[in-house]
Amino acid sequence: MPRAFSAGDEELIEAERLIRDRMSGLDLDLLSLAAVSNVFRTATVLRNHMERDVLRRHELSWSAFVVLFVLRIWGSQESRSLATEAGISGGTLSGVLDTLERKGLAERRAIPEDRRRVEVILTATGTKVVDEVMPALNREEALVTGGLTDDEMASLARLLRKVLRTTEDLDER
Amino acid sequence: MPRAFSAGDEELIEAERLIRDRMSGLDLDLLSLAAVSNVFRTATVLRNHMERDVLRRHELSWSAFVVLFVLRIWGSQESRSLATEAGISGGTLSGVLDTLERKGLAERRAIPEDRRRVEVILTATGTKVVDEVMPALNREEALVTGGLTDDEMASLARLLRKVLRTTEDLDER
DNA sequence: ACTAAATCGTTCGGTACCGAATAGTAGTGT
DNA sequence: ACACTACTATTCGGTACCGAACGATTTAGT
Repeated sequence: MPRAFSAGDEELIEAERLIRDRMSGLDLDLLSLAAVSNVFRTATVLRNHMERDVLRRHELSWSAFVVLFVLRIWGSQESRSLATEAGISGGTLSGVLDTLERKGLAERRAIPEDRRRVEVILTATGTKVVDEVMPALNREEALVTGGLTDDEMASLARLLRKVLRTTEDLDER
Repeated sequence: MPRAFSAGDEELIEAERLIRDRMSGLDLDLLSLAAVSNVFRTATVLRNHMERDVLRRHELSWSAFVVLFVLRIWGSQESRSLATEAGISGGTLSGVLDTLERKGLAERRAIPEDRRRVEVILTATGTKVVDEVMPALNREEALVTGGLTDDEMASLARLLRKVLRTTEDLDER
């Protein structure tokens, strides 16, 4: 177990020590606990940071941006796959799409062959917004990962992908 | 840059390649982009998984559990620090506390010396619930990190703590 | 051909979430 | 004593979020 903790980590480590002491009777796996709970903590702080410092200027919520981003990268697609790709439920997507349509960033298109389904497309304005926000967001991403070497960033992404895949496999049943 | 990607990662890697191609004109830092976006993706999938498979049985939302957990580990405390510790805003905490009080898991206590402030305490029932949920949650945490060695789990936690600290430092201004 | 099952997107009820505005309380300076 | 400032938790408006229930449509089975 690596012990090359940076100086400022004491406080966070302390939290994990507290857990061990308070919950000693429960026989917890502290390694996986630390890994998973740090994913949550980091994601929350990151999300708030990005919404405040980047998305707010463009009056976009995180989810709204993710949906636009998915459309920009993978292209127009139907609601169902869009929801999956954006990591939100179909019900939530309906609301987000209402918002995006109202702002003129995305549009619903009827599919003639199957009238149940709906295709979602990015408008020209929507495309412009993504291309404007992306670099700003990326600059912030570079800032928050500033304490990591390139190897560490790649390693972080790799480890997260592993957890991600394992969880998705568990969910498929 | 490590290239020891597991077989199942192709799909996720493919996504990052697509981004590079579609956004080549924007000159993005793809390493930090991959690291940060995988934090978000993983957190979302993990949270949904935990809420469905563990917390749902106890009729608890993720935030409600986090608040209970903080109280269990750090003990009774005032609203302000509780909100910070749980990673939510004061406004949100008010609502969560209403829910927890209604369920008899936590209580508000007036502080006589300063009538602005409120102390939040865990009830006996609340304590029991946390001690019941924690092991179940931890079992699931062990499952989702099953693909990682002990070293990798520690490394993941360490890298996330670094990002977390950097972001928090950025926020303090 | 016609019922039954499966598959869409949307709606709904309940909760969470933020930031801003608010009301109430304590401390400070004069 | 009094205004002024600082700080607390709460309320409010708007959005997001899930899962379940729903209505509309297509497909499968007989």
